[in-house]
Amino acid sequence: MLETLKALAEPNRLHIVELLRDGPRPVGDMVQRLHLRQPQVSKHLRVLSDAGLVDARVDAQRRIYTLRTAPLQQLDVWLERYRQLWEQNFKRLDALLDEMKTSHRKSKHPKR
Amino acid sequence: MLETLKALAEPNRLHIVELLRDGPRPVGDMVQRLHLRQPQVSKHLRVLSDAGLVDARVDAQRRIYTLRTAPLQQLDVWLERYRQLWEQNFKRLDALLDEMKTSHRKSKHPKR
DNA sequence: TACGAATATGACTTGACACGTATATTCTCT
DNA sequence: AGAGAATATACGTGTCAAGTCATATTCGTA
Repeated sequence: MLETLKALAEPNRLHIVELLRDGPRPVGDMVQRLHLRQPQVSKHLRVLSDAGLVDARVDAQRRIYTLRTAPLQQLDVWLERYRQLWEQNFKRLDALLDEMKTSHRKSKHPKR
Repeated sequence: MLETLKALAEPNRLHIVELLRDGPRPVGDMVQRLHLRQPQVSKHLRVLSDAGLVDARVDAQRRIYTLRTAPLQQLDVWLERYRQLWEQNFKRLDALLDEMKTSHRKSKHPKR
């Protein structure tokens, strides 16, 4: 979880993840798209790999990297516990709006 | 988005967020729970505040911090684009399992 | 008004990490 | 076997961020 966040909390690595969202890519491809030198891209890929966010398949001299969704699913699960919080707020807002409408119709002041 | 990730990608700050999930708390309360000195907690709260993840309400000398869900909702939206990916994989897996069952019944080999 | 509680901020130190350069490794092709 | 392509790794450097200590600030209370 924390490792996932640390891995994603770096602009270039986040960018790599976004690239891989569209499908697997070799390293050289990413070197071209990001404005980075090859060693740096390899290092970022190492970090992402250690975090379980990518997988490498060997193709001759090239390594084709693929996005692994498992850590993202984990993040999604973690967020679930917070989703309740804002849904709760939506409900409260709905209630408030409803109360305002009602009080308007009845020409009363909303209480609380 | 990136700022949110950077803010969360630090163990103590993540811990603070988890604490605030249960409701607002004054700084001193968090100092006791986390094994951190007061200045450090204040600084982490500063980072979280800059990222829009917390809000402070003044109560005499104390400041009561509250979790703001907006950045987490944003994270949720970002994840949405990846959720499709693993749901796609689930479908593929379903299809494969289905095919295996079928081929077993018909005593055939699954194709491709 | 003086004092203590609660919190924020500044100066400083240290460790981690992103980047660059150079080099090693592995594979293809001639 | 030799050359070159594609990628990974080692090492050095600068920057930034987390931690600590000391101090400032604000407020309640004796």
